[in-house]
Amino acid sequence: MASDQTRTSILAAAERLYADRGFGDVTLRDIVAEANVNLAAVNYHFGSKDELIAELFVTRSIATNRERLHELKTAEEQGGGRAPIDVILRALVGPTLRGCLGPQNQRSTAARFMIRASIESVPPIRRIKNREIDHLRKFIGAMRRSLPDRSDVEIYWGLNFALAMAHHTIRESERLTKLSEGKCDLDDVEDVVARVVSVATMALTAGKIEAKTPARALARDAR
Amino acid sequence: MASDQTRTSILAAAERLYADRGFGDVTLRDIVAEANVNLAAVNYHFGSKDELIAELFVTRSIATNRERLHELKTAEEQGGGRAPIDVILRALVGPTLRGCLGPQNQRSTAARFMIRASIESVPPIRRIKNREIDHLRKFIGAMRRSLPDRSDVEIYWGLNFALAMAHHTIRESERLTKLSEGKCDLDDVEDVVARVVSVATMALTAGKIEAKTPARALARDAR
DNA sequence: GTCTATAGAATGATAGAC
DNA sequence: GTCTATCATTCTATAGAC
Repeated sequence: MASDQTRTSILAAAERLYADRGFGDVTLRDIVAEANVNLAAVNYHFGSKDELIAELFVTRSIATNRERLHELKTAEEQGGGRAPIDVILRALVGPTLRGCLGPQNQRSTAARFMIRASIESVPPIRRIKNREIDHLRKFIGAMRRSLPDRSDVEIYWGLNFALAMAHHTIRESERLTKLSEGKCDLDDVEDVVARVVSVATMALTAGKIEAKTPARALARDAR
Repeated sequence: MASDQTRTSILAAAERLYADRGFGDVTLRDIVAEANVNLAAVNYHFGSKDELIAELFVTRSIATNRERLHELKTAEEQGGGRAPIDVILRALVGPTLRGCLGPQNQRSTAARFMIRASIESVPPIRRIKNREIDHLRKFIGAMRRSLPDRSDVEIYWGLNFALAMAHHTIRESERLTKLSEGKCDLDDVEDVVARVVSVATMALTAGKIEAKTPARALARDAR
């Protein structure tokens, strides 16, 4: 179909332009010029500029969320319905980090688009992210099963901090590279994943360990 | 001067409208209507819409950064040039969190504007944030003095994660409240500060303790 | 059903009178 | 320093060709 061709051209051109220049700088006219289609085609196929952006973002989000849930499910099955907390956290932040970081020149258009989306956060994208809560609840459930002694509040804060570290590192990767004069290697994705998972795991378990071994913990803290 | 009156009215009206409705939804015409001034006055006093936003953001940023540095300086003076790491981290994230969180109905226009700025991150604001590196280097210096045994890489990652947790919690405070069904109390600002500082401190010191007491750490990890 | 051409409404910016 | 009038650009919507 010619329809599908036009639609696909628009999506590809839009993703490329948004990835390179950001949402604020790219007009519909830029997109249709790049895609060699008519201006009205965008409205015909997507309804509006915002819905075009939403479609791009939803497509990529679904892929990432599917990966996350697959990793989570696999881990829980292997553990008989209960996965280690660090494996759960890895399933939560790994796909996103792997999708967005890595050597600059190897980054796909999709990856650069998702980085842009996490930096600029325009209204249509914010609306979609707000519907992500049900997805996160699945991780909350797994974390509860993994750490039955932890209170819900601690679980929620742990998840919040894990996502915080992952997303902020993506958002501010350029600034961290500049600040550290390249000493923080953001191309080494697995190292970044390990750091985020390690800190989030500590946040979720540290108090518990100390509570279980108060004397040793006190002794350790004293020196 | 009538000039100053007009200028001030525009700033106040713009901050209020942006805080309430976001950068994308507020036009210059909305602002001049709210401020009871002429449309051309914005351009005359600020040059462009972006420069108006920049002026608003810079004013608030400078105030926060001043607070941060004051807390940092005080802490280092009290410690004879070397402050405890948790006090340094508190100086880093405390002012921002205190400025943006707290009971919704008590939040000042300035606070709501800064939350909006951290959520939407429009181009003029991003440009200003990119110049914040020198400010952060002062904290890097203090952290190095506080933890002379830690490598630079660890220090940079620790600062990155501390900022990540603070900013993400502000950005996504609504989502965290909804996800946790109110169990995470974001109105209790000092509790939030304590949580962020605690996790960041662990991230910066945990490995060190284990390295110093490998046998005990291994034993603890095994059970 | 698919696409083009074109009109309409809204916005940021500016020139020039006062 | 202030204001009116106006411009260029943008997104959106629709009438009608294929």
